[in-house]
Amino acid sequence: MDATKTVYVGSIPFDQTEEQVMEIAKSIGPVVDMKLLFDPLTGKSKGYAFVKYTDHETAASAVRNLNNFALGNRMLKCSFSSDNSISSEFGVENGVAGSSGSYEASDSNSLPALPPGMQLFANQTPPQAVSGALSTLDQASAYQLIAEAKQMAKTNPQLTRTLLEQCPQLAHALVETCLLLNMVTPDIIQMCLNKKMTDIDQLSVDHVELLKQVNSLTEAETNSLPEDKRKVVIQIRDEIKKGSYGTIY
DNA sequence: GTTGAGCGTT
Repeated sequence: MDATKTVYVGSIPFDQTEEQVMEIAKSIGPVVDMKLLFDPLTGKSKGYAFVKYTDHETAASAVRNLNNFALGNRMLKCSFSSDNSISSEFGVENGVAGSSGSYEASDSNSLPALPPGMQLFANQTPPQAVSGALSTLDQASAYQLIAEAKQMAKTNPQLTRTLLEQCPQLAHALVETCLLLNMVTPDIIQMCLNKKMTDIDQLSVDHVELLKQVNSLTEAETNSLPEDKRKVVIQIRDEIKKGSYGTIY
């Protein structure tokens, strides 16, 4: 057992099965090992479990998110497992995001260690925390953030995908930053999420007009555009052809 | 109702 990756979960209602506890544990991240303890004589749950995660940061996330989690008529208790057999080299982490360590990737095809998560305030939702963090960002930094994200997406789309999958709050932050900078509008975001729009009414009149204009550009007009803009026009036309925007005419 | 088995003894 590894005390840096393993959490103690206590105050589990006695009627919870191992499967049910596993589901809750997995809501935090991949689980390597889980043991709900039972009294060998009575067969009843002892109301506590040990959950081993793949890494320390996921375990830390469990401590933050599972402690005081309401389950049945009880509040779960979650902390790093105390392990008397191994002297703990890590103090218990009370922690807010990381100051220590470098996050440089060893090579361009693997992600560096990502910074740890942060403690949410009471009643604060993750999106609120992201918005709060972004509110401290000045406009120039915001533009730089988007530019760097775009650069990364172009030079290494696979790694970018991995990063955003592992760190959905970053994806959220990037989208929100684009909105703050007026690079996109909410209905465009909506469209990307839906991929297919069956209801054209959800597009603003301006957008419909714009799509019509793009779609009706002549070959000569299209060819006179700079390379990058021409690509976008062609892409939009393809989308219209595929019906991604519904029927605009 | 709050930190991991059991055997069997360094």
